[in-house]
Amino acid sequence: MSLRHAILVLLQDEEASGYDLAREFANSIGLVWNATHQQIYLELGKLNEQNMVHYRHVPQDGKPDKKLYRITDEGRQELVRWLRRPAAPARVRDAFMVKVAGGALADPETLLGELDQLVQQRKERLANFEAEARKLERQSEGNSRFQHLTLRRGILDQEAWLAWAEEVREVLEDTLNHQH
Amino acid sequence: MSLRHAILVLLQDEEASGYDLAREFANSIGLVWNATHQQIYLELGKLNEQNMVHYRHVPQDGKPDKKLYRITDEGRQELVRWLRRPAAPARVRDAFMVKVAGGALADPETLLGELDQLVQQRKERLANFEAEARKLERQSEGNSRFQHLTLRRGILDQEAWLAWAEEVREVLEDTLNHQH
DNA sequence: ACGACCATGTAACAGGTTACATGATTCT
DNA sequence: AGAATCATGTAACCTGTTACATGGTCGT
Repeated sequence: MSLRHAILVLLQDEEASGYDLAREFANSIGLVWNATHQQIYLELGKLNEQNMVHYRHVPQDGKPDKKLYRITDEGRQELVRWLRRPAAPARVRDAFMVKVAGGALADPETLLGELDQLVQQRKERLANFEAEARKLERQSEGNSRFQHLTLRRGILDQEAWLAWAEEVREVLEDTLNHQH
Repeated sequence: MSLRHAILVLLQDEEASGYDLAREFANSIGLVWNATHQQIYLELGKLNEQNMVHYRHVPQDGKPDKKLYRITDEGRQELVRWLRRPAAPARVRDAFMVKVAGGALADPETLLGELDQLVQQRKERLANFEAEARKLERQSEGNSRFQHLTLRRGILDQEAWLAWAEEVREVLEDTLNHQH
């Protein structure tokens, strides 16, 4: 149960709304920990009850009002306690990989099509991460080195995936040629 | 809901018990899709009810009896249907990465210790994958090229992680030196 | 003696997903 | 006219985890 800790880590640097957090989970941190807005609103509610975060209500015009959350001392203490405990082992759930493993049954054209789409997505993500990393490299305050590491992880991960995708493409194209 | 499909993919090549599958999920496929024995036994039960797998009861001496499952035609059809549908986006849950992102609050010694342990684990996994890959390269039948791709993914993933870990180590050691 | 391996399962609970609900503004 | 963005939430449902339960063999 450490969605709460991921949220606390994000709130360490900035005041944010549930919506803001959902965006971050969809982008940068999403590679490492993902969550939908429903989960996030729920967890923010609990964290607030337990005094680990506080919020202020911000009315806006043209847009719906929002709640800006920030971490409390209690929240920071909880984070520190969690950081000391050994991390739960990493888990992955990658359906496309399962497909490749079962590739003999699939038809190669469809898989190639899907591969192309995923390559496209990963390349975009890679470009985003690289742009963000360059931004961070220019300004170096407190936590930025650690944020930079998160981005580096994202970059290395995309690169590894793309290299692998090329190997997959070769095998699929080969399978295709031998069918004719 | 595609634990069922991961199981069907594994059963494509071989007859296996729930226990066998659990071992595979813990090792090779685990990097890509993880599941505990409880989940697996439950899912095998459902798959059996729906005639997607069948099993034969195998008495053993010295060891408990086991059920060896194999995929049925219906199961294979279901797999093919699933392979045609676009895969659900990959999800990750890596608590250690979240820790690194919140690194400013953590004490570097503890994180370095944990990093060392994880590096150790990943190196072992890498060695395993490489050994398995070499085995597969010698024998090349039907599905082995796709199994090989799965292993390649594992290998590239470990390598990328280890490269990243070195960057993390540098930052942590640096933080440590500046504290004194 | 003690732990690891083989082998299967049930039950309670926590976590996560999908569907539903609302509504103004801005871009295409 | 339609889709996307901002912004919050509830409820039903499905999935996944943790705890419990059993018991023989083999290696150290």
